Amino acid sequence: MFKGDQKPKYQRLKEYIIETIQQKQLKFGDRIFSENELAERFGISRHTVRQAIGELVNEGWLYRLHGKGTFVGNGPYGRGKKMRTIGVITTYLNDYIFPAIICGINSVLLEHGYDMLLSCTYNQHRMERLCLENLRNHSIAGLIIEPTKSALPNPNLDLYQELRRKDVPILFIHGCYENFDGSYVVEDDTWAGYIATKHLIELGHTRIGGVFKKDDIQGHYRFAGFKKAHEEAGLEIAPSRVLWFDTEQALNFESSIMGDLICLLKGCSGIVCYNDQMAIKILDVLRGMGLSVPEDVSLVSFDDSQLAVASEVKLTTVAHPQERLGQQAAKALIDMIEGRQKRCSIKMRPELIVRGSVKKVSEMAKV
Amino acid sequence: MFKGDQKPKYQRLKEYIIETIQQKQLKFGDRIFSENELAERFGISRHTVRQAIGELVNEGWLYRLHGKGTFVGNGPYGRGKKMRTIGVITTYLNDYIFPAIICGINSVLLEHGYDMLLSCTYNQHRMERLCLENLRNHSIAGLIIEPTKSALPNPNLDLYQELRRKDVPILFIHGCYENFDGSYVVEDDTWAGYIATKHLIELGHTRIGGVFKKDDIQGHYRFAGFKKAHEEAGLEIAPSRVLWFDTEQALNFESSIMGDLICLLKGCSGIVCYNDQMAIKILDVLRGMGLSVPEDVSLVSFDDSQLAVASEVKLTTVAHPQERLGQQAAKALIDMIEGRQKRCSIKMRPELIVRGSVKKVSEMAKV
DNA sequence: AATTATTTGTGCGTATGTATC
DNA sequence: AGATACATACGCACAAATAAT
Repeated sequence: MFKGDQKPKYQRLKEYIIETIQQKQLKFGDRIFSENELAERFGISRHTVRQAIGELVNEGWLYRLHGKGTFVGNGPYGRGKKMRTIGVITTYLNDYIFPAIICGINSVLLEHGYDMLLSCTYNQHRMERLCLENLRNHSIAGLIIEPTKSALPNPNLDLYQELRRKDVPILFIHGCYENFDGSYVVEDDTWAGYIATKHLIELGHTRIGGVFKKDDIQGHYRFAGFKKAHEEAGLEIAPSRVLWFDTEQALNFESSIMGDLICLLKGCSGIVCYNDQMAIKILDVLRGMGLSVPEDVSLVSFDDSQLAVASEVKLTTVAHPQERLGQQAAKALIDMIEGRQKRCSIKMRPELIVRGSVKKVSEMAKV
Repeated sequence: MFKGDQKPKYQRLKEYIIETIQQKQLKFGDRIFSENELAERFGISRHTVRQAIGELVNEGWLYRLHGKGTFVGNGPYGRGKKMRTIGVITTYLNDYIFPAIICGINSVLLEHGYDMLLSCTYNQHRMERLCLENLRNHSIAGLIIEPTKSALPNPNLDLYQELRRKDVPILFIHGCYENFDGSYVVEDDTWAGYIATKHLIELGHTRIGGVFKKDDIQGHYRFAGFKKAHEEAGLEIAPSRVLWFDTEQALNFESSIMGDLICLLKGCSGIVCYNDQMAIKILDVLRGMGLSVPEDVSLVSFDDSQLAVASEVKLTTVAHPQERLGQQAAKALIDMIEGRQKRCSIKMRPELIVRGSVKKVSEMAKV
């Protein structure tokens, strides 16, 4: 006898069954031993076996069929009674392209009988931790997550590891962590930066400024494309023509970067701007300086959000896949959950939407 | 003996306990009878009592404290193990003010240890039904819902009734159904329409046009305010100066209402426009007609969304509480769930944000 | 078509352990 | 220390559903 055991017998049995499932000795839909068999095999009473199995059923590991047996999984087949739930975590909910992404995710999930448990991190690691901890209590079937401060090292990797141990598929969107090898669906931001910059170069611009966000990985990728386009064209990037800002500075815009920005705008004939939101603000600054777009300065931005067509000057912008990205992600995750796919690495190539904020450089200005 | 009983004894006991709780004979935190007492009282074995109580604990009705007793609620206090879930249903996810509302809801829920199960109806009754049916599988603690096509009769009232029978608090936001008496947190849209119109009247406008949405109740309320302001000032509303549009027409804008709109704009010195989104489109139309805002036409809109400051002309608009509305709703719902409040009827008064799209009528034009 | 074996579902009685007051 | 409460555990019996004989 094991009297030294602290754990109750039904607990030990539960753990044994879970291990067996995790080690794939028992797969989705397999029948496990009958209650009597387990009782005999482990030398415990049937009642005790029932307690263990009862809790596992409650936790979603097993399901019982009267007269037939006990099986691994959540229901007689897949979409049984229990609607399964997907966790979705983004940095923001109301920032301009996230609603579209979330909407894309939701539409696909609904169609396939999944529900969406949504939370957001406000781009803070502390909040990301809170969100992930909350999800522990929900037995989710999968997780779609947009990384928080993706350019920085992440302190919550332990929780990601825990989910992975539990065999919950994780899918990153709109960026991924460098030190966590996972599935992802992202925009090809380097390409986006490249075609935006190339567009300006092809129209004769040589003095091109760049405004990028430094604490999100997209900013760095878009800058990489910006750089690549310059190199291909044999152009130098003057350091004074590149401005980096972060989340906080984007909010209280005026004070902190206004000086640098005005300085930058004066020396350029074209600007590549991190996103539409920032571009709209730059439009106002230019207007204040008495410069007009695109006559005096050309402006290319990213994302093709609602804002891009809200101003008088319709912005030329690189279209973020937005809703399509959300849809792709949801489809891929469902494939992973239902075992049709093991990994997923999708880079979506964005396209340039030409509107009215860019103009060919006139011969005069060129000289 | 009740041999005719089809239901098992533990089921009957469960139902009895739930009823007792629902009838408030047992309140949050109260101790229920001990297992032995219940066994004796109902003439069943203690084991059977344990089965009933065990399931109720699992479903979140009760919690047990070793050596002390079994209590009503779902944890020693509040944030026990099981995080509770709130259902949130809106018409759209990416339309411009909903993200802010959802964000407000989310922030308060997170703070109080609730999670958010989100879905949207795309303003279709059929989808609303699907969403409500899905929620049945999730044992939600409460529901925040924005009515779908709130000006029309609703075919899904049976599902609302079902939730009410289950004692799940329901809170309507951003509108409510006329034939379902429930709690709500809404904007005072009549007031909003009133102050927007009054603003124009006070600046000397007499020929004021109105553009309203007909299939959402807000459109009708805002029109009511529009009318009230006219009546107070002793002005007539010319029928030719009021244009009604619906969801579909807002999407494929050009074809269907363009003619009427241009006609309307020609005859007015000021326009009251259903929301910022439509106002931005009207700005473009006016620009196409060679008219400028506010020099030729003044424009007041509603909601104070991101779009209101995205255009060159910053819109004078009635500020929708947006995020605050979401926060209020979440707070009220939590109060209802935790028994601190029974009903909730909040009308939030919006305020006029004066920007640059409105101008005083010049004496010349007046005459 | 009826029987039988197997498996889960419901229910009772009992015993011992352990936490709380 | 004792009373009371929940926690774990064993054994038994019968009902109901299922599948194979």
